[in-house]
Amino acid sequence: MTAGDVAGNSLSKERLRLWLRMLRVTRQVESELRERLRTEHDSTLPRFDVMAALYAAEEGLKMNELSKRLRVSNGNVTGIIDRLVEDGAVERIAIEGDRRATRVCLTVAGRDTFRGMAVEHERWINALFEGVSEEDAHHIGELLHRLPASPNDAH
Amino acid sequence: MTAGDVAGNSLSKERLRLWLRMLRVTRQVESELRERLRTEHDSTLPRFDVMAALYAAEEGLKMNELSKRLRVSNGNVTGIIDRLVEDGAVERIAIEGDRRATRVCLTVAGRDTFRGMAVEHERWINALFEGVSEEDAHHIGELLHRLPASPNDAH
DNA sequence: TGTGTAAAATTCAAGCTTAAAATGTTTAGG
DNA sequence: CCTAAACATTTTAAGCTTGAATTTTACACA
Repeated sequence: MTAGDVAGNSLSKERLRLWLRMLRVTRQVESELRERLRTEHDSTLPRFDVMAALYAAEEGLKMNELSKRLRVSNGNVTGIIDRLVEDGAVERIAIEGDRRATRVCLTVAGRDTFRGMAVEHERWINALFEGVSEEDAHHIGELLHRLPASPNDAH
Repeated sequence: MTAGDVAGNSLSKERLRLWLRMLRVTRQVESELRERLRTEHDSTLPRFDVMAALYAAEEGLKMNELSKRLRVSNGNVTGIIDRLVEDGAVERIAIEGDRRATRVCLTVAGRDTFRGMAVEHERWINALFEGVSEEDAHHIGELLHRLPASPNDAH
Protein backbone atom coordinates (compact mmCIF):
# COMPACT_ATOMS: atom_id res chain seq x y z
CA MET A 1 0.00 0.00 0.00
CA THR A 2 1.02 3.56 -0.37
CA ALA A 3 0.51 4.71 3.13
CA GLY A 4 4.27 4.50 3.19
CA ASP A 5 4.52 7.19 0.56
CA VAL A 6 3.12 9.75 2.86
CA ALA A 7 5.37 10.00 5.87
CA GLY A 8 7.66 8.18 8.27
CA ASN A 9 11.24 7.15 8.84
CA SER A 10 13.00 4.05 7.67
CA LEU A 11 12.12 1.90 10.69
CA SER A 12 8.48 2.72 10.56
CA LYS A 13 8.49 2.04 6.83
CA GLU A 14 10.08 -1.35 7.33
CA ARG A 15 7.46 -2.18 9.95
CA LEU A 16 4.73 -1.05 7.60
CA ARG A 17 6.15 -3.25 4.87
CA LEU A 18 6.22 -6.19 7.25
CA TRP A 19 2.63 -5.60 8.25
CA LEU A 20 1.48 -5.45 4.65
CA ARG A 21 3.28 -8.66 3.86
CA MET A 22 1.78 -10.45 6.85
CA LEU A 23 -1.63 -9.24 5.85
CA ARG A 24 -1.16 -10.47 2.32
CA VAL A 25 0.05 -13.91 3.37
CA THR A 26 -2.67 -14.52 5.91
CA ARG A 27 -5.36 -13.36 3.51
CA GLN A 28 -4.01 -15.68 0.89
CA VAL A 29 -4.00 -18.66 3.24
CA GLU A 30 -7.41 -17.82 4.63
CA SER A 31 -8.79 -17.60 1.14
CA GLU A 32 -7.41 -21.05 0.27
CA LEU A 33 -8.87 -22.55 3.42
CA ARG A 34 -12.23 -20.91 2.87
CA GLU A 35 -12.39 -22.21 -0.67
CA ARG A 36 -11.62 -25.77 0.34
CA LEU A 37 -13.95 -25.80 3.32
CA ARG A 38 -16.65 -24.56 1.00
CA THR A 39 -16.14 -26.97 -1.88
CA GLU A 40 -15.05 -30.05 0.04
CA HIS A 41 -17.02 -29.77 3.25
CA ASP A 42 -19.79 -27.35 2.46
CA SER A 43 -18.68 -25.28 5.41
CA THR A 44 -16.97 -22.02 6.30
CA LEU A 45 -14.00 -20.78 8.28
CA PRO A 46 -16.06 -19.22 11.06
CA ARG A 47 -18.00 -22.45 11.50
CA PHE A 48 -14.74 -24.38 11.58
CA ASP A 49 -13.35 -22.07 14.24
CA VAL A 50 -16.42 -22.43 16.40
CA MET A 51 -16.41 -26.19 16.05
CA ALA A 52 -12.71 -26.31 16.91
CA ALA A 53 -13.34 -24.38 20.10
CA LEU A 54 -16.22 -26.65 21.05
CA TYR A 55 -14.29 -29.77 20.14
CA ALA A 56 -11.59 -28.73 22.56
CA ALA A 57 -14.07 -28.14 25.37
CA GLU A 58 -15.30 -31.53 26.49
CA GLU A 59 -18.37 -30.15 28.21
CA GLY A 60 -19.18 -27.43 25.72
CA LEU A 61 -19.06 -23.71 26.35
CA LYS A 62 -21.40 -20.89 27.22
CA MET A 63 -22.03 -18.42 24.40
CA ASN A 64 -20.17 -16.01 26.56
CA GLU A 65 -17.02 -18.09 26.81
CA LEU A 66 -17.18 -18.94 23.14
CA SER A 67 -17.16 -15.34 22.00
CA LYS A 68 -14.37 -14.48 24.44
CA ARG A 69 -12.29 -17.42 23.30
CA LEU A 70 -12.73 -16.62 19.63
CA ARG A 71 -12.48 -12.89 20.24
CA VAL A 72 -15.53 -12.08 18.20
CA SER A 73 -18.66 -10.21 19.21
CA ASN A 74 -21.36 -12.10 21.04
CA GLY A 75 -23.98 -11.27 18.45
CA ASN A 76 -21.74 -12.83 15.87
CA VAL A 77 -21.53 -16.13 17.70
CA THR A 78 -25.30 -16.26 18.02
CA GLY A 79 -25.69 -16.34 14.25
CA ILE A 80 -23.03 -18.94 13.62
CA ILE A 81 -24.41 -21.20 16.32
CA ASP A 82 -27.91 -20.78 14.86
CA ARG A 83 -26.64 -22.18 11.58
CA LEU A 84 -24.66 -24.98 13.19
CA VAL A 85 -27.78 -25.98 15.11
CA GLU A 86 -29.73 -26.06 11.85
CA ASP A 87 -27.02 -28.32 10.46
CA GLY A 88 -27.38 -30.62 13.43
CA ALA A 89 -23.75 -30.15 14.40
CA VAL A 90 -24.40 -28.30 17.63
CA GLU A 91 -27.03 -28.18 20.34
CA ARG A 92 -27.96 -25.59 22.93
CA ILE A 93 -28.40 -27.01 26.41
CA ALA A 94 -30.07 -25.18 29.26
CA ILE A 95 -27.95 -24.52 32.31
CA GLU A 96 -29.66 -25.32 35.55
CA GLY A 97 -29.68 -22.53 38.03
CA ASP A 98 -29.18 -19.79 35.48
CA ARG A 99 -31.84 -19.29 32.90
CA ARG A 100 -29.89 -16.48 31.24
CA ALA A 101 -27.07 -18.65 30.00
CA THR A 102 -26.89 -21.52 27.54
CA ARG A 103 -24.30 -24.19 27.15
CA VAL A 104 -23.40 -24.99 23.57
CA CYS A 105 -22.16 -28.45 22.65
CA LEU A 106 -21.08 -30.37 19.57
CA THR A 107 -23.44 -33.23 18.83
CA VAL A 108 -21.99 -36.65 18.13
CA ALA A 109 -22.48 -35.97 14.44
CA GLY A 110 -20.82 -32.60 14.89
CA ARG A 111 -17.76 -34.18 16.48
CA ASP A 112 -17.46 -36.63 13.61
CA THR A 113 -17.81 -33.91 11.04
CA PHE A 114 -15.22 -31.79 12.75
CA ARG A 115 -12.70 -34.60 13.01
CA GLY A 116 -12.90 -35.06 9.26
CA MET A 117 -12.43 -31.38 8.57
CA ALA A 118 -9.61 -30.99 11.07
CA VAL A 119 -7.52 -33.78 9.59
CA GLU A 120 -7.74 -32.19 6.19
CA HIS A 121 -7.23 -28.72 7.58
CA GLU A 122 -3.92 -29.75 9.05
CA ARG A 123 -2.93 -31.32 5.75
CA TRP A 124 -3.81 -28.15 3.85
CA ILE A 125 -1.76 -25.99 6.16
CA ASN A 126 1.10 -28.42 5.97
CA ALA A 127 1.05 -28.21 2.19
CA LEU A 128 0.68 -24.44 2.05
CA PHE A 129 3.60 -24.03 4.44
CA GLU A 130 5.70 -26.52 2.56
CA GLY A 131 8.58 -24.07 2.20
CA VAL A 132 8.87 -23.61 5.95
CA SER A 133 11.11 -25.97 7.88
CA GLU A 134 10.39 -26.90 11.47
CA GLU A 135 13.18 -24.57 12.60
CA ASP A 136 11.83 -21.70 10.51
CA ALA A 137 8.34 -22.26 11.79
CA HIS A 138 9.59 -22.22 15.34
CA HIS A 139 11.75 -19.19 14.67
CA ILE A 140 9.07 -17.10 13.02
CA GLY A 141 6.70 -18.07 15.78
CA GLU A 142 9.17 -16.73 18.34
CA LEU A 143 9.59 -13.47 16.45
CA LEU A 144 5.85 -13.08 16.25
CA HIS A 145 5.78 -13.03 20.02
CA ARG A 146 7.16 -9.51 19.81
CA LEU A 147 4.00 -8.50 18.04
CA PRO A 148 0.70 -7.40 19.51
CA ALA A 149 -0.62 -10.88 19.88
CA SER A 150 -3.37 -11.19 22.38
CA PRO A 151 -3.11 -12.68 25.85
CA ASN A 152 -3.38 -16.42 26.44
CA ASP A 153 -2.16 -17.64 23.12
CA ALA A 154 -2.82 -21.18 24.16
CA HIS A 155 -5.66 -22.85 25.95
CA MET B 1 -7.14 -24.52 17.80
CA THR B 2 -7.51 -28.17 18.34
CA ALA B 3 -7.14 -29.28 14.79
CA GLY B 4 -3.71 -30.24 15.99
CA ASP B 5 -5.18 -32.72 18.42
CA VAL B 6 -6.50 -34.84 15.67
CA ALA B 7 -3.60 -35.97 13.54
CA GLY B 8 -0.22 -35.12 12.08
CA ASN B 9 3.47 -35.32 12.78
CA SER B 10 5.64 -32.87 14.58
CA LEU B 11 6.54 -30.75 11.55
CA SER B 12 2.97 -30.34 10.45
CA LYS B 13 2.01 -29.48 14.02
CA GLU B 14 4.67 -26.81 14.22
CA ARG B 15 3.43 -25.34 10.95
CA LEU B 16 -0.12 -25.40 12.22
CA ARG B 17 0.95 -23.63 15.38
CA LEU B 18 2.72 -20.99 13.30
CA TRP B 19 -0.35 -20.48 11.17
CA LEU B 20 -2.59 -20.06 14.19
CA ARG B 21 -0.23 -17.54 15.69
CA MET B 22 -0.03 -15.55 12.47
CA LEU B 23 -3.78 -15.55 12.26
CA ARG B 24 -4.12 -14.33 15.80
CA VAL B 25 -1.61 -11.52 15.37
CA THR B 26 -3.04 -10.22 12.13
CA ARG B 27 -6.57 -10.34 13.48
CA GLN B 28 -5.48 -8.43 16.52
CA VAL B 29 -3.77 -5.74 14.46
CA GLU B 30 -6.64 -5.52 12.01
CA SER B 31 -9.06 -5.12 14.85
CA GLU B 32 -7.03 -2.24 16.31
CA LEU B 33 -6.84 -0.52 12.95
CA ARG B 34 -10.53 -0.99 12.30
CA GLU B 35 -11.40 0.47 15.67
CA ARG B 36 -9.27 3.56 15.17
CA LEU B 37 -10.37 4.18 11.62
CA ARG B 38 -13.92 3.97 12.87
CA THR B 39 -13.64 6.23 15.89
CA GLU B 40 -11.08 8.70 14.60
CA HIS B 41 -11.88 8.91 10.91
CA ASP B 42 -15.38 7.54 10.64
CA SER B 43 -14.08 5.08 8.08
CA THR B 44 -13.29 1.39 7.60
CA LEU B 45 -10.39 -0.80 6.63
CA PRO B 46 -11.81 -1.79 3.23
CA ARG B 47 -12.36 1.87 2.39
CA PHE B 48 -8.83 2.66 3.48
CA ASP B 49 -7.44 -0.10 1.29
CA VAL B 50 -9.36 1.10 -1.74
CA MET B 51 -8.28 4.68 -1.17
CA ALA B 52 -4.67 3.59 -0.78
CA ALA B 53 -4.78 1.79 -4.10
CA LEU B 54 -6.33 4.80 -5.80
CA TYR B 55 -3.93 7.21 -4.14
CA ALA B 56 -1.04 5.26 -5.61
CA ALA B 57 -2.52 5.34 -9.09
CA GLU B 58 -2.22 8.87 -10.34
CA GLU B 59 -4.83 8.44 -13.05
CA GLY B 60 -7.20 6.23 -11.12
CA LEU B 61 -8.03 2.62 -11.88
CA LYS B 62 -10.70 0.64 -13.63
CA MET B 63 -12.95 -1.38 -11.33
CA ASN B 64 -11.32 -4.34 -12.88
CA GLU B 65 -7.80 -3.36 -11.96
CA LEU B 66 -8.90 -2.32 -8.52
CA SER B 67 -10.38 -5.68 -7.65
CA LYS B 68 -7.36 -7.49 -9.06
CA ARG B 69 -4.98 -5.30 -7.14
CA LEU B 70 -6.84 -5.73 -3.87
CA ARG B 71 -7.59 -9.39 -4.57
CA VAL B 72 -11.21 -9.10 -3.68
CA SER B 73 -14.25 -9.94 -5.75
CA ASN B 74 -15.44 -7.39 -8.27
CA GLY B 75 -18.90 -7.22 -6.76
CA ASN B 76 -17.27 -6.31 -3.49
CA VAL B 77 -15.45 -3.34 -4.97
CA THR B 78 -18.68 -2.07 -6.48
CA GLY B 79 -20.24 -1.69 -3.05
CA ILE B 80 -17.26 0.00 -1.45
CA ILE B 81 -16.90 2.44 -4.33
CA ASP B 82 -20.62 3.21 -4.11
CA ARG B 83 -20.13 4.31 -0.52
CA LEU B 84 -16.97 6.27 -1.24
CA VAL B 85 -18.81 8.09 -4.02
CA GLU B 86 -21.60 8.95 -1.58
CA ASP B 87 -18.94 10.32 0.75
CA GLY B 88 -17.55 12.46 -2.05
CA ALA B 89 -14.13 10.84 -1.79
CA VAL B 90 -14.25 9.11 -5.15
CA GLU B 91 -15.74 9.67 -8.58
CA ARG B 92 -16.51 7.37 -11.46
CA ILE B 93 -15.33 8.66 -14.81
CA ALA B 94 -16.48 7.31 -18.14
CA ILE B 95 -13.79 5.87 -20.36
CA GLU B 96 -14.04 7.04 -23.94
CA GLY B 97 -14.13 4.28 -26.43
CA ASP B 98 -15.33 1.62 -24.02
CA ARG B 99 -18.71 2.05 -22.49
CA ARG B 100 -18.32 -1.14 -20.46
CA ALA B 101 -15.57 0.12 -18.21
CA THR B 102 -15.33 2.93 -15.68
CA ARG B 103 -12.30 4.69 -14.32
CA VAL B 104 -12.42 5.35 -10.61
CA CYS B 105 -10.55 8.30 -9.14
CA LEU B 106 -9.99 9.93 -5.78
CA THR B 107 -11.45 13.42 -5.69
CA VAL B 108 -9.31 16.26 -4.35
CA ALA B 109 -11.18 15.97 -1.07
CA GLY B 110 -10.60 12.22 -1.16
CA ARG B 111 -6.86 12.67 -1.58
CA ASP B 112 -6.77 15.05 1.38
CA THR B 113 -8.78 12.71 3.53
CA PHE B 114 -6.56 9.79 2.64
CA ARG B 115 -3.34 11.65 3.39
CA GLY B 116 -4.60 12.34 6.88
CA MET B 117 -5.56 8.72 7.46
CA ALA B 118 -2.34 7.34 5.98
CA VAL B 119 -0.07 9.38 8.22
CA GLU B 120 -1.88 8.10 11.26
CA HIS B 121 -2.08 4.59 9.91
CA GLU B 122 1.69 4.43 9.65
CA ARG B 123 1.99 5.77 13.17
CA TRP B 124 -0.40 3.15 14.50
CA ILE B 125 1.49 0.34 12.85
CA ASN B 126 4.75 1.73 14.08
CA ALA B 127 3.42 1.74 17.63
CA LEU B 128 1.83 -1.71 17.41
CA PHE B 129 5.08 -3.15 16.08
CA GLU B 130 7.16 -1.38 18.69
CA GLY B 131 8.84 -4.58 19.80
CA VAL B 132 10.16 -5.29 16.33
CA SER B 133 13.54 -3.88 15.34
CA GLU B 134 14.35 -2.96 11.78
CA GLU B 135 16.45 -6.11 11.47
CA ASP B 136 13.67 -8.30 12.86
CA ALA B 137 11.14 -6.72 10.54
CA HIS B 138 13.38 -7.35 7.59
CA HIS B 139 14.14 -10.88 8.76
CA ILE B 140 10.55 -11.91 9.34
CA GLY B 141 9.66 -10.38 6.02
CA GLU B 142 12.24 -12.58 4.32
CA LEU B 143 10.97 -15.70 6.06
CA LEU B 144 7.45 -14.87 5.02
CA HIS B 145 8.59 -15.09 1.44
CA ARG B 146 8.64 -18.84 1.89
CA LEU B 147 4.93 -18.71 2.48
CA PRO B 148 2.13 -18.79 -0.03
CA ALA B 149 2.18 -15.10 -0.62
CA SER B 150 0.63 -14.10 -3.85
CA PRO B 151 2.44 -12.95 -6.97
CA ASN B 152 3.54 -9.34 -7.41
CA ASP B 153 3.96 -8.40 -3.83
CA ALA B 154 4.76 -4.85 -4.82
CA HIS B 155 3.32 -2.46 -7.33
C1' DT C 1 -40.05 -7.14 49.66
C1' DG C 2 -38.83 -4.14 46.23
C1' DT C 3 -35.57 -2.04 43.33
C1' DG C 4 -31.63 -1.03 40.88
C1' DT C 5 -27.55 -2.89 38.71
C1' DA C 6 -25.11 -6.38 36.44
C1' DA C 7 -24.93 -10.25 33.41
C1' DA C 8 -26.18 -13.42 29.34
C1' DA C 9 -27.99 -13.69 25.24
C1' DT C 10 -30.43 -12.01 21.18
C1' DT C 11 -31.85 -8.58 17.89
C1' DC C 12 -30.88 -4.81 14.85
C1' DA C 13 -28.83 -1.85 11.34
C1' DA C 14 -25.05 -1.20 8.61
C1' DG C 15 -21.37 -2.76 6.12
C1' DC C 16 -18.09 -6.35 4.18
C1' DT C 17 -17.41 -10.61 1.39
C1' DT C 18 -18.06 -14.17 -1.85
C1' DA C 19 -19.77 -16.96 -5.83
C1' DA C 20 -22.95 -16.99 -9.25
C1' DA C 21 -26.23 -14.88 -12.33
C1' DA C 22 -27.57 -11.02 -15.10
C1' DT C 23 -26.72 -6.78 -18.06
C1' DG C 24 -24.50 -4.32 -21.37
C1' DT C 25 -20.69 -3.71 -24.58
C1' DT C 26 -16.91 -4.95 -27.61
C1' DT C 27 -14.68 -7.66 -30.87
C1' DA C 28 -13.56 -11.40 -34.05
C1' DG C 29 -15.01 -14.63 -37.61
C1' DG C 30 -17.83 -16.00 -41.03
C1' DC D 1 -23.95 -7.70 -41.39
C1' DC D 2 -24.53 -11.21 -37.85
C1' DT D 3 -23.43 -13.74 -34.28
C1' DA D 4 -20.82 -15.97 -30.77
C1' DA D 5 -17.42 -15.38 -27.50
C1' DA D 6 -15.03 -12.40 -24.42
C1' DC D 7 -15.20 -8.48 -21.23
C1' DA D 8 -16.44 -5.03 -17.59
C1' DT D 9 -19.46 -4.22 -14.36
C1' DT D 10 -23.48 -4.70 -11.45
C1' DT D 11 -26.93 -7.36 -9.03
C1' DT D 12 -28.35 -10.98 -5.97
C1' DA D 13 -28.51 -14.24 -2.20
C1' DA D 14 -26.29 -15.92 1.61
C1' DG D 15 -23.31 -15.47 5.25
C1' DC D 16 -19.94 -12.98 8.36
C1' DT D 17 -18.90 -9.02 11.49
C1' DT D 18 -19.43 -5.22 14.45
C1' DG D 19 -21.34 -1.96 17.94
C1' DA D 20 -25.43 -0.64 20.00
C1' DA D 21 -29.98 -1.47 21.71
C1' DT D 22 -33.09 -4.73 23.83
C1' DT D 23 -34.84 -8.54 26.59
C1' DT D 24 -34.66 -11.61 30.19
C1' DT D 25 -32.79 -13.28 34.41
C1' DA D 26 -29.95 -13.04 38.64
C1' DC D 27 -28.39 -10.83 42.62
C1' DA D 28 -27.28 -7.30 46.13
C1' DC D 29 -29.06 -4.53 49.44
C1' DA D 30 -32.04 -1.27 51.54
